[in-house]
Amino acid sequence: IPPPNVTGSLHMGHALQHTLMDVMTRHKRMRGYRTLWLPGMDHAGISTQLMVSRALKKEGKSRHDLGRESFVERVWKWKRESGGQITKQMRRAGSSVDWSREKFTMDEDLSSAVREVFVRLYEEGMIYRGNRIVNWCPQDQTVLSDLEVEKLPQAGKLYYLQYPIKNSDRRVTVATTRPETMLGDTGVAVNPSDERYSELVGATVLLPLTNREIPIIADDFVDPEFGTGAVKVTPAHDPNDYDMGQRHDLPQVVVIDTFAKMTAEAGERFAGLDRYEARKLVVEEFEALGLLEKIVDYEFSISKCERCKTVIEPLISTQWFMKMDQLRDRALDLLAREKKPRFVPETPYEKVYTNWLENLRDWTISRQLWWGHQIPAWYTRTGEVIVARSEDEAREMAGTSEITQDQDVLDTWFSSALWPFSTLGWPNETEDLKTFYPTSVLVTARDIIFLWVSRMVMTGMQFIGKEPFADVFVTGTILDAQGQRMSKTKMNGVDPLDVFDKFGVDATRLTLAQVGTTDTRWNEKQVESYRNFANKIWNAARFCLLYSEGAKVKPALLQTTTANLALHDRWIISRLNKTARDMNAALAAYEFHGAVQTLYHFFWDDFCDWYIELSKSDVTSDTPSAQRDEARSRLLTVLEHALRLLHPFMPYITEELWGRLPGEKPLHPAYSNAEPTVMLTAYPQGGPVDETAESEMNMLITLVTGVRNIRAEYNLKPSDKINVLIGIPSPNLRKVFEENTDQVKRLTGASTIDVSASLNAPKASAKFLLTSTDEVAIPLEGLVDFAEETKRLQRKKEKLEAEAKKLQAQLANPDFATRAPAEKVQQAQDRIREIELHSKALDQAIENLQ
RNA sequence: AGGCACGUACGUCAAUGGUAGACGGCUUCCCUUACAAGGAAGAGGUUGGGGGUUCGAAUCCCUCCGUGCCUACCA
Repeated sequence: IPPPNVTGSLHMGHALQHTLMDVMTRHKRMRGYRTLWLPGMDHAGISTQLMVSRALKKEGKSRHDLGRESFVERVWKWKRESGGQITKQMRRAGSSVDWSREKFTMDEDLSSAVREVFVRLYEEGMIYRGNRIVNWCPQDQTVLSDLEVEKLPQAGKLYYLQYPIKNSDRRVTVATTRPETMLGDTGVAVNPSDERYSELVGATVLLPLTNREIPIIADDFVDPEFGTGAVKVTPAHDPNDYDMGQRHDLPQVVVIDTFAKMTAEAGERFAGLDRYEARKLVVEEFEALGLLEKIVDYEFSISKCERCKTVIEPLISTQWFMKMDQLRDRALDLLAREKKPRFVPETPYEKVYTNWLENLRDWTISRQLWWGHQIPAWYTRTGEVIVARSEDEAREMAGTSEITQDQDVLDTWFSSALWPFSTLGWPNETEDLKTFYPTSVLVTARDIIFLWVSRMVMTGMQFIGKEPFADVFVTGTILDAQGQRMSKTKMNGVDPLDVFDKFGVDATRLTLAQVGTTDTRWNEKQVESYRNFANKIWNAARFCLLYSEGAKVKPALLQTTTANLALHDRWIISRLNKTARDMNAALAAYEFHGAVQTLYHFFWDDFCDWYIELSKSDVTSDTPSAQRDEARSRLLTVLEHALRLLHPFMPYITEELWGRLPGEKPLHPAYSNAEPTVMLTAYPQGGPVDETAESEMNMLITLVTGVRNIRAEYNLKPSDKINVLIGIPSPNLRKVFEENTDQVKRLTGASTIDVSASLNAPKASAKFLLTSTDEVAIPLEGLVDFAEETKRLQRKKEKLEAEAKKLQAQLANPDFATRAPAEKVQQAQDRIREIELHSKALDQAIENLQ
């Protein structure tokens, strides 16, 4: 499971992911696989620290009043008392995780895995401490990784500032969005090929408002097309300028501090000012000096803290970093050679993942927080750095006990990156690790492919030498009814718990399962229809149980080889087999939408609308008999199989109903000693499809539907008596209808059914065709308007002819015959012949009316 | 700024290059002995526009329009 934040509560995204994971787990479990779905939570560094800090603030205290140790203790207390709401909600959602193995990223075993990884990477030179420019959040007072920063478009200004040149009356104009940083400028850069400035390269600029003299340098980074083609360089406060400064050995003048206030270095007049106040003042000063050329409106993107939305201040700071090249290369190699992980859907995620990896930069892993894994590095009084698995080990290595631990903690994602193996006991060679690693599949939302998925792959390859999972299933996003992303700030989120309350967990799960990988607008109507489906299941089961006296579930009754079964029995067994096969195929291919549709139609259409209706004559009989018991038992048995097929999607209703069914309900052999539960029965695998039964039943359905259609078109009341005449040349087929006349009578409300080799119906009849040779007529003395009936038959004929015309055009094309597969050509020809016969029969019927 | 998706019935979504489907909604009829949260029968589409490839295109290619997402160091 992607471990949710300890501070979080269940939202639609979780509900979706958890439903899919649960369906997969329950399905595999029912097939006898040893499944592990391991739950847990993430300590969520910043967000948890903020939450507890906020609570402290209400008491008028800050974390500094408590001190580190008591603050961390306070967070643990919060975690014990009110953290992990989501685990309760997951129980409600029916998530069949193994709670006995629940993990928390700050647990001692996971923490020791974190230290182990840190030490090993440090020893290999892949983790280092360095002084570099980083993303700093002045509000949260911590460094952030590139992924924790969001770029937002911003309407701003572009300021054109003029800098005088020493020993010249020329000025050079630079464009900037942040005038206040000019106080930290240590150079002006132009493109080496820019002829406008070629003479000025090497000249000295007299930086206004300061006493500094700074050089004009040439660097390829500068785009001559943008602004004036000359750029002010502030190595201490801009990532690009930092790089340029490195290349040209420019000094770094720090003019903004960690609270985004101007430093003493900025000069007396500016020191202590907020960055925006300083900006205003700098612009005023330039204007007063006549050095402000112009200000233009300019839209650019600004970096904000993903969490608190404060504008990021790039600062030079000493932090811990992880080198990514080697890790990245192994991940790319894994994908190239073994196609792991396999993304579902492959497009676009495989490419997105690859592109991101290819452009990966070093990862800033330290955070200036108290809540998290404290960095296992210690410093001696002489400044020596010691990285060790424990303080004792560090003392020993240092040869002194006078050491202090690094105050920073690790990025939350550092421990999450180890989740697939740290939760299984690594670095110990545990049985669990051997059994369950590599895992089969990860289900996740696309926004953490970089933050989490890629990092798990990299650490997995580095420390286990094997991929953490074979497949990655990336879910779609549930949007609101307007197509907007659901978010806390927009207040447009739909709470899954409310949906559970309103429509039930099972209905919600079906709705979510069919979302699969597509982005979908939330539509409550959909849930409502699945609630109705659940109701339908309940009522169908009620019917089966109402007539269950003398009956019980008996799997042998679904064997078609031995018994001489009625058509509808052979048919439902065939449908059941087909459905089971389709379900297993759909689930193996992660086709959840198809799986849900398959279940819905099997249960509602096949089982309820036809099978139950056709069973009624036997099942509801008042007189006990072996035949009645068998019919009842077979009905119960089909229901029992259907419940098993439904179970991974609808655990609650299936468990409840399954428990009520009497009879032989064996568990899967893998769980033979367990307490009875539908969870541990065998998922039906499906058997042979009976094509004869399917096609005969289809004819019966066509007959019933056709008669009902005529009833509707002639506005016949249910109480109106009708006689149905059927003309069927084939003796075999005639037998099928003869055997089912009582059924057809019940389903159509007909008084008599007369099956014969050829139709002999009065002129005043409504007619339709079962096939081109098989006809049905309903005499309607006094009710048939001959002109109307003619039109009705004409309309049917027109429909057929339109289709035939299309096919004929296709066949008329000589290329079709030569190039299309023979099978397709044959199909088209067959269909045309069928339509011709059908059409002729209709002509005959029309003629009879005249 | 680049990159990537998406656009199918009134709505939400399906459809290995082979006659475009489902559910909801809508229309008509029915409280038929499991279920009115139900039953029966229907209507509804030139698959965003245009062009191309192909025997054949919702599907592959190009282009335009519209929508969304991701990445990025343009001061």
